[in-house]
Amino acid sequence: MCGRFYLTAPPAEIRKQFKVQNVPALMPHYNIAPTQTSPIVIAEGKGRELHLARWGLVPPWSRDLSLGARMINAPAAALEERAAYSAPFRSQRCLVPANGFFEWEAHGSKKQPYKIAVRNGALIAFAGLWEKWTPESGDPVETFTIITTAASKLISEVHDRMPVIIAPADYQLWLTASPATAKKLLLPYASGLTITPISERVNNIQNDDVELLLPLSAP
DNA sequence: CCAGACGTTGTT
DNA sequence: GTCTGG
DNA sequence: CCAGACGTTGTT
DNA sequence: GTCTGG
Repeated sequence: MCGRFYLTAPPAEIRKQFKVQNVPALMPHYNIAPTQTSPIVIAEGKGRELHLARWGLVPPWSRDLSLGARMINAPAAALEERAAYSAPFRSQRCLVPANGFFEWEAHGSKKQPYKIAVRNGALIAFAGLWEKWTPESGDPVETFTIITTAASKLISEVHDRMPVIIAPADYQLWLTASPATAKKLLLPYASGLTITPISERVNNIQNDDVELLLPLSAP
């Protein structure tokens, strides 16, 4: 699955990679957890916009935000079957910028965390869905979920699910094509990913520093 | 038709 | 809003 | 995903 | 053990 990721690229790089005009101030985040805020790229007219959104999809009919904590991932195969996902899959797809994500490998009762990224550490984009939720009083909140699929061969060495990664050439298709076309992009991404064991410090979401990404030193 | 729910993952 | 269950 | 909490009632 | 919060 994908229950934790990181985004460290500076705003200028995000603007260039995703061809968005407006980029809000962004700090690097090395340990993004569900319910936290991170930028998403959505289609707006003929262009794209970067919005800050809360991780965990909260549909507009939801009574409160709490549902979001259980809607952090949407399995690709269920997008058209689940009531909560079918509407946003048709009209509110998004890209979730990231420099990588984390998975935990179960080793008996112990769990070893790994970071997964492309070989050169470049920006990637997860396939996502977004919604706007409006409280009875107060400002609307935009929320998102990350679509998951079966792990690629490499990733399956540590975990059996992974987020869907969209290649830059397919950004526009994912954002604006028909659902039938968009569905074809929901494949395990396999080119150039690396898996690196890292410290268990990543377990605690209060740790958010560059050292989380260091390879675990050999014992 | 209306009422009621609306979610994923891993683990043993 | 939209799907499932009765 | 992991960490951390895990409870009710009445009152201001 | 299971749920909530981040």
